[in-house]
Amino acid sequence: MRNLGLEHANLDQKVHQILKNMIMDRQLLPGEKIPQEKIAQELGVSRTPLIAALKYLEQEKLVESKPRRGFYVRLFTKEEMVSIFELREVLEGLTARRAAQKINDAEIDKMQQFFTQFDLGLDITDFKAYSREDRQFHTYVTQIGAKEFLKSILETTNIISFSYQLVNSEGLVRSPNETIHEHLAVIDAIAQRDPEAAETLMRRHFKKTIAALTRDLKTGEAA
Amino acid sequence: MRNLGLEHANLDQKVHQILKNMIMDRQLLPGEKIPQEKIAQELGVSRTPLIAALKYLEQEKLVESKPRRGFYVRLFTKEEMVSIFELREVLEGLTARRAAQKINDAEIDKMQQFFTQFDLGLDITDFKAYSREDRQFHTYVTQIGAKEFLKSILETTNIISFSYQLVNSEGLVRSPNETIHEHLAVIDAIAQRDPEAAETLMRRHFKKTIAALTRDLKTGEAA
DNA sequence: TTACTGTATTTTGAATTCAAAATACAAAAT
DNA sequence: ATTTTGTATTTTGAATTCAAAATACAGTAA
Repeated sequence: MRNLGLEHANLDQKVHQILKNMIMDRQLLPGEKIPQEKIAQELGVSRTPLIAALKYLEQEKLVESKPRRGFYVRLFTKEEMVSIFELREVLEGLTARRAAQKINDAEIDKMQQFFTQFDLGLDITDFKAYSREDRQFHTYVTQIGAKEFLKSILETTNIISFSYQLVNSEGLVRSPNETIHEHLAVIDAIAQRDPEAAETLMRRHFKKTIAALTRDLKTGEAA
Repeated sequence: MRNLGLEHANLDQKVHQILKNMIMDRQLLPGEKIPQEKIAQELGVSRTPLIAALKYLEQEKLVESKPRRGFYVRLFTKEEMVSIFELREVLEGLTARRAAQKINDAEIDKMQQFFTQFDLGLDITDFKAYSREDRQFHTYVTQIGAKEFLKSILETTNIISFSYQLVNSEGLVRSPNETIHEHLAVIDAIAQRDPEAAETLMRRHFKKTIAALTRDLKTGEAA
């Protein structure tokens, strides 16, 4: 019983963020029903802001409502995962292009620090560290390149987050030894301020991942 | 006073659809405040489903909420319009590619009917008819090519609708005489089931529109 | 006049309430 | 033992209520 009600003004958003974390942390499992009264009491709020948060999550596709039944944590199919990556391909292709157009020198410096902790000569075995770096890199490019609608689409659809949650080995579809070169190539193109190359390379990076994912699906291997 | 409350089960969505239409029809103008009590009474519902609908529209970016102030119809800047078209470029590029992969013969027939009412030899002067055809064509390709996330993004962001609402001459950025050839080329590529060509041509179509729009913006001409 | 202060009214954000629907469960019938 | 029926409990969708915040407005002072 944290009792948010007393502390904050904008309850919807607080409750939304907490629920989102609970889903991401697997405290609420896909397919599970969300007990409204129970959670409302745990958070010390009424059902009103809780329902508002659930409806927000429904639009984000993290939750689904069955009329007169309640809300359930959403379950993704393998096909949906592929379609999530297809979207990332075109959307992050666009962010890469835009990033190459507007990045400044300081941002280039920061961007070029990504992946430097990994030695190209050696086999990369720390999947967890690589996965984190991977995700942070994509998020960073998004921060620089996306604005207005694109940013809000990337945020509210959670497609970057989903990608890492729903496949094996720390969310990595392919081996770091393979993808690191693609990442470095994208960094290079953006640093060179070459929008076309940045977009092409980013999309190629995703195309390969989609191909690998599709292969896995056919052999029935994925999460 | 239509009193929806008595007739329907799922009030949120009914109210949402009505509000959306009111905004699209310019019954509620951009920048205007939305009077909750008044509209709730007009529709014969309480503020509860109305607020749910407003929050849904907020996520769709059709409305914005100022805390403790209320909800206002959202106003788009010219830059946002460009960024909407940039999104259409990559998203509809993807739908065109997917459409070329999965379209069936009956759908090809139907698709090839688009724009046949216009004579290529003559100057196209009926902007209204062309604009409607344009919009229906893009929506049709979306229906065929988009699924799951992509479809829901296209729907909930309303980016297709926005495009036609916010610029001059029936929402057409360029002359029909110019764009009709591009439309026919896209139709051809999809009918040939050539995904790469379909995507490339669709994107080229949008790139040209974006260029025209950017030119207009610089000379301060657009809506 | 114009700017400021204090009070009345309206509107908001959120809790509470309530009827209708769904679910759980027990008793009866096959 | 399994299915069916009927009743009690829970949960939902939506209206109502209520305190706090914002706005409108009137009276006063510069």
